[in-house]
Amino acid sequence: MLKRTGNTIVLETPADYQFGEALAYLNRSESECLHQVEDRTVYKALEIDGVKVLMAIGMGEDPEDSVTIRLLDGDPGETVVRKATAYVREWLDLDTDLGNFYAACGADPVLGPVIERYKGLRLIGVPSLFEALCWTIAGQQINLAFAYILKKRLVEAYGTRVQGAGREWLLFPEAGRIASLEPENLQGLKFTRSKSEALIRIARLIATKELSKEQLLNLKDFRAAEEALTSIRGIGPWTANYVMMRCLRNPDAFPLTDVGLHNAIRRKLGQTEKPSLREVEEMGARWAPWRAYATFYLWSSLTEAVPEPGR
DNA sequence: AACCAGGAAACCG
DNA sequence: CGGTTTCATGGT
Repeated sequence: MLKRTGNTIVLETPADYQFGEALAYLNRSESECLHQVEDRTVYKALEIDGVKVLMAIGMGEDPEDSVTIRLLDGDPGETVVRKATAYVREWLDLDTDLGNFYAACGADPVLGPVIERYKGLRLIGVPSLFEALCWTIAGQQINLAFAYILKKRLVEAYGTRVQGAGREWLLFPEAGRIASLEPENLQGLKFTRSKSEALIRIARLIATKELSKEQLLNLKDFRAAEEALTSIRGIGPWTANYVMMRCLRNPDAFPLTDVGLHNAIRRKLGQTEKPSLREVEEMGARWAPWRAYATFYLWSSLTEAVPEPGR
């Protein structure tokens, strides 16, 4: 059932949903090139079945707690609209009820205050497997600011520019485009050699359909998906769990060694030292089977000002 | 100007 | 196996 009036589609949202928290997450980097946030609206372009879809995603008026998609460039046809709507629902995580997460973790000494602050936030995803893998590999072992710059260089060099509705939009490169490159091409963008080789290797696997999101989701469980991912050279446990969080949508995926996670925990505990892996594992056990949401909420808390040490 | 950043592979005992 | 080193570049 698509609730559509003219060029506007109304998306129903789960209980406790806060679009503002999604906006804050989506707007955290100036270097983000695959969407823009302006005036509490997200601008995003997709290409679906060869048709460009230009969208302005904002808060609804009827009902007020809904999310709306405005199609900015004519009518792309019903099938495409349906797929675009499904993409946005998945991207913004509009079909997840977090009641059990809040009930199970709301009193947790580390996570409780974070849930209190960010209640209504959903896990912003990366629906495309290729894009998710590229973003995650790009971000291995470097700060987020540089990761965004690498992504932007990749998109500007090999993605697609779209003009429409008075602005320029960028589409993430097709796997087939990256599959035809040599590592030197990506090293020129300042990807390391191993990252460059991994991206091209993965692009080729995806272009030949030896690797797909559907295939990973059809495995017997997420453990099998993790093994399938880590069997690819260049993908370790951190990358596999990150992709399971943000693309395969395993609510319990857990990037145990993630530095951002460790820093968020350290800050919430008011400590100067990061927690040991054992401590992180023990906390994770308390958050299961919601460790992906726990991680995402803790990441969000990293944008808060750091309290002054001492005093 | 060290030290670190939302790691992975190779290496080594 | 489990710990250690290497890779590689930019931010703070």
